[in-house]
Amino acid sequence: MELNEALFSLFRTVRTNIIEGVKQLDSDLSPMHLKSLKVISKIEDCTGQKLATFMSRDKAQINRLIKELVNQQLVVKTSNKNDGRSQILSLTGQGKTYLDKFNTIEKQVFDTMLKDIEPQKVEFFIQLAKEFKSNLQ
Amino acid sequence: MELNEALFSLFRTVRTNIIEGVKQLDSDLSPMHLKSLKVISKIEDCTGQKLATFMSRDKAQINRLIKELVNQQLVVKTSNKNDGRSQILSLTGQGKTYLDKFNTIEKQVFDTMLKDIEPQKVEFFIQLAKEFKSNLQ
DNA sequence: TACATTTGGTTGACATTATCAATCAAAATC
DNA sequence: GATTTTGATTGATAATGTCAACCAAATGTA
Repeated sequence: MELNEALFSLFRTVRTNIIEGVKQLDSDLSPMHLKSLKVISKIEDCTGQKLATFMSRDKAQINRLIKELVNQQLVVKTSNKNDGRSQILSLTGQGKTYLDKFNTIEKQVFDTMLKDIEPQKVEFFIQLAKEFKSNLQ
Repeated sequence: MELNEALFSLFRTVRTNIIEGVKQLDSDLSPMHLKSLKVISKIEDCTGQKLATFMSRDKAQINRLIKELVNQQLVVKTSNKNDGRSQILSLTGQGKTYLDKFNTIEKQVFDTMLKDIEPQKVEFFIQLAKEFKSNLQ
């Protein structure tokens, strides 16, 4: 098997497994919505722009995701002291609840994936993936 | 960095690079169309069903891709002696031309990615990716 | 300070990718 | 021969991604 095939099919399998888990949540949230919750929680003083940059997505798309999350009261916007154009995004209690559920799902998938595989191999894989990536950009 | 991050961001980078290359083709074909050409050329006596299974995609989606490829005269259908319901897909000369271009693009991306990385490391990566995958399904 | 440029956000329009359900005919099973 | 399964097709719709235009705030510069 070649590298491209191996990479594509692994990614697809992981993705399918996560989507499968997300469906069980029964939450009206798409994978991208959940992913956004995750990134918002991770980034210090997250704004729409930061979110778009971090996720390497178009700001229009991100904007609509945020709008929906705010609609569902999973995220709130608060004014940004440092910049009058943007607003700080943060999770509500309910948002955190969903994020926890999502993290659990993701963790389960990766735990399953790493079953009986030595940690140093995983570490090696991560390092190599980083090298690959840095060669590309 | 965690495995999930490493994997997701590597995949995204690879994908973006390939899409970037595909744009240069200026071909009216989406990445999925080109990917389909590739799989059709690889699979012995490829049918719509085989294509859908191999690519792990919904048959409706695949059907529409095929229709478009046939429209653009990159793929032809010939009747299947072994099964009157389905038809064998194969590339036309023009289809092969596009496939060659696509393969070149994909190869360039992976060559760039593997620059200065020892082959046995790559082999290890592939093996590990396979192990990961087989743990999941 | 005044003006031009850049940046962050918002919206419209649209393309691409993905999913589900229904239908039909041929094949396979019983 | 009747029933079930399989392969293809279509309609409808959701999810994801892209591009261009626009506005207002911020920034850079004359």
